[in-house]
This record gives sequence, C-alpha cells and structure tokens, in this order.
Amino acid sequence: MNIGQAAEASGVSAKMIRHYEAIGLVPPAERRESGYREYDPEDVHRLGFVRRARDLGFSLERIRVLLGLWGDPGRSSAEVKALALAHVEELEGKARHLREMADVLRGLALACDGDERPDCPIIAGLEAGPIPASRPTVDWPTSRSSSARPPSRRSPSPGRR
Amino acid sequence: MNIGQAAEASGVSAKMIRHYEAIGLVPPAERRESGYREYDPEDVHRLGFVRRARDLGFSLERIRVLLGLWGDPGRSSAEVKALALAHVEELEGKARHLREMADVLRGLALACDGDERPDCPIIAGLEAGPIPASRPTVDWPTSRSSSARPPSRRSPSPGRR
DNA sequence: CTGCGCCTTCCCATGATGGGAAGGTCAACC
DNA sequence: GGTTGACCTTCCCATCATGGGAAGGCGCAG
Repeated sequence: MNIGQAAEASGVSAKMIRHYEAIGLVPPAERRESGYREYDPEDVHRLGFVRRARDLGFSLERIRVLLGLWGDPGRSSAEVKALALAHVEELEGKARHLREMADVLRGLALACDGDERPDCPIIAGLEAGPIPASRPTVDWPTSRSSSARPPSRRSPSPGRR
Repeated sequence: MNIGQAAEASGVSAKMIRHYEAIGLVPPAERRESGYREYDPEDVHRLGFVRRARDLGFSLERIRVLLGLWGDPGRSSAEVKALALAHVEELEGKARHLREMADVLRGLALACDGDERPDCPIIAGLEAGPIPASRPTVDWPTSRSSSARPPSRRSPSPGRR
C-alpha cells in the first residue's frame, strides 16, 4: 500500500510517516521502482503503535525506546513498567503545574469585580508579583513617575545619545 | 542599566528581552552611542509583568493583549477577567488532558507485573487499539525480526483516494 | 494522450527558549 | 597608557512535533 493508505490505516499523517522514517524512528519503507514507498500490514501495525504512544503523551525519543522494547523478545516487563511510570510522573507533574497556574489565576479573577471600571486585581497581581517564591520584584528606585502608568510612551531620558 | 542588569532585575533573560523587543512585545529600548541597550525602572517593571504573565502560562500573544489592557486607562476589569478566565479554562483543559493520559497509562502499568518476563499489558495496550479493555484480535504477522518484510504484496485496490 | 490525484523531495513556519560564534565596548587595574 | 575580562551587539542554528506548500514525477481512468 501507498503512504496515503498507510496513513489512513494507522492514523499517522503521511507527512509524519516520512518524518519518522527520516529520523530513524521507523525503518525505511520499501520502495517501488517509481520511488513510491510501499507499506505492509506490519508497517501499519508499527505506525499504529507509535500513534497510540503519542496519544499517551510519549515523546518520540521515548517511543524509540518503547519500539526497541517492543521488538526485544528478551525484554522484561519491569523495564517497560519503569519507563511507563516515569512517564506517568512526568505527565502528572505537568498537569500539576498547569493546575497550579490555573488556581493562582482563578484566585486573582475571583477578586476581580469584572465590571466596567479599570480596577483589576489580576492586572495588579501581574504588576507586582503575586506568584509566591519566585523572584522578589526588585523595588527599584521608582524615582520617576513610573509607579502608576507604565506602558506609556517612552519618557525622555536626560542626555544619552 | 544594561540588558544584563535588566535581565537580573526582571527575571527575564537577556536573550528573551531582545526577543521580546524583536517581536514588538515590548517597545525598543533606548540605545547608547555604543549600541548598548539602556533600560530604566519602567522597562524593568514591564518586563516583570511579562515574566509573571509567562509564569501563569499566558502565551506571548495573550501577553501582548494584557500589556495593552495594562496601559489602557479606559479598560474595564471585565475585559481582563474574561481573558483570564478563558485562560484558566485552557489551562485546566490541558491539565485534564495530561491527567487523562496519565490515568490510562497508570492503569496499564498497574496490570503489568513488572518482573523478568516479557509479558506486558503496557506494550499490548500500545499494540492494539484504544486503551480501555477492548482488544480487537491482532493477527498481523508480528514477526519481530526487525526488517524481514516477507511478502511485498501488491495492494489489489487500485482506486486511490 | 489527457487529466487528476497521488507521490517524491526540499524549504519554511510554528512558540518559547537557549547555545554559540564573531566582533565591539566598558571599566578596572597595573 | 595598555591590557584584560566581563559585558554587549547581531546573526545563525537547535529544540519538539507538526504542518503548509512548491516543483516535479508517477499511476491509472477515461
């Protein structure tokens, strides 16, 4: 079958199939005399494996390892499990991070009236670091009128250039 | 102050400060005769705003909007709140997605003995379709000999597309 | 033979960030 | 003064996974 059919059958786009071949994630497909790639069910099966691993959030590099384990008759399920659990940790870490950001932002939004007035704790929070424990927003000598209307046009610095 | 100092004070790397300037996220910095960029506290303040917005997961394009709202005396807090809440939704959606993937994978891992034997439901799950419990019999020639592609059989269905 | 759809390769773009090279500037120290 | 080392400048490349599109070749129905 052609790459288009393999793509449809596996759920991996033709573009990606070529890419996976180019980076050596999957073995180079057979070629017909015309140069067309030729796929058999085994190839499609492998591509489906890759797609499902992607669907579970595995990076291509990890999938490379998974493919190796898949094809290794002497693999131990422990290896696979360890890889999977490490990945689970990673996914959960990312999810936690996203949720934390969402929580902080929702906290700010809750304090925001959401009316027609400009006063807004969300903006205020972004202005003066609500995010705990990151970097203390240096209290630079706000000598000039910079404490209220920041994004105004550039104020003329004395001298220079 | 130089870009390095502005970077340290704002928590945004010098590299990124230049980048933000290049894409027009922040106004071009003043230049000294030498070509060095010159930053004042207001610039640092704005960079800090950007960094905190990034820390909350806003994309640079959204931060562009936020900066506009920040500097707009006529903004309504409702606008800001709407933007923030939309972003919260997005963050939570992503978090949910990650968590779902993690759950599925952990489910597979729980079913995996993790011993010396090669049998592994994780691999099996990746091999065959949708994760749940269903298992459409896979009877492809799963010869794991890596590249023994036996029958280069011609696909009998000519009508492409 | 024509026409159309598929295939090929090659280049470019995304978003946010960083690495590093080649060369200019600043400030301090002897 | 001269040297040195830290800093700055621009420019290009890489990441990660994916896609868009151009230019040209192949396959098959009509």
